[in-house]
Amino acid sequence: MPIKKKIAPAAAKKDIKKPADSFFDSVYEIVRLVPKGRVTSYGAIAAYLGTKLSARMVGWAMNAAGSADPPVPAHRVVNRNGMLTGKHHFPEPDLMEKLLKKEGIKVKDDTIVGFAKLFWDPSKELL
DNA sequence: CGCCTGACGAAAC
DNA sequence: GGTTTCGCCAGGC
Repeated sequence: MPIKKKIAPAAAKKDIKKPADSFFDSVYEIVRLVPKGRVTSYGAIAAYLGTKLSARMVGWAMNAAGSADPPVPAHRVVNRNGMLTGKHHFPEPDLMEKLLKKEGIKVKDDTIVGFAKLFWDPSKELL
């Protein structure tokens, strides 16, 4: 490995839209594949992508999800505890549980009720 | 080019 | 058993 890869070319881009070719896009796809009324965890997505060692990166990707097109249902992604940790990042803190409740998911105290039941594992269900 | 941050997770104390 | 800290990787400034 010749030292670092230096600055990225960033020239041969693809089309316009979707400037992120990184695993960010992969994360978006996974989240979009989550069935309605189901939820998944950052760790599950991370494990599917191979970055299980850093579930943080998944949450990071979601940060850009707000700019992703089509919009990613980030409200279906919660932490391993089933807690809506990312609700504070939504345009409206109540929007997240609001959407979840609308899909039939019960949210109590910022935590998904029956999370274990509603848990959707990409590497398992998406097999 | 380098340091800091960050929507988690698991180990340590 | 609860709380705290470290570790992970990648992006932003």
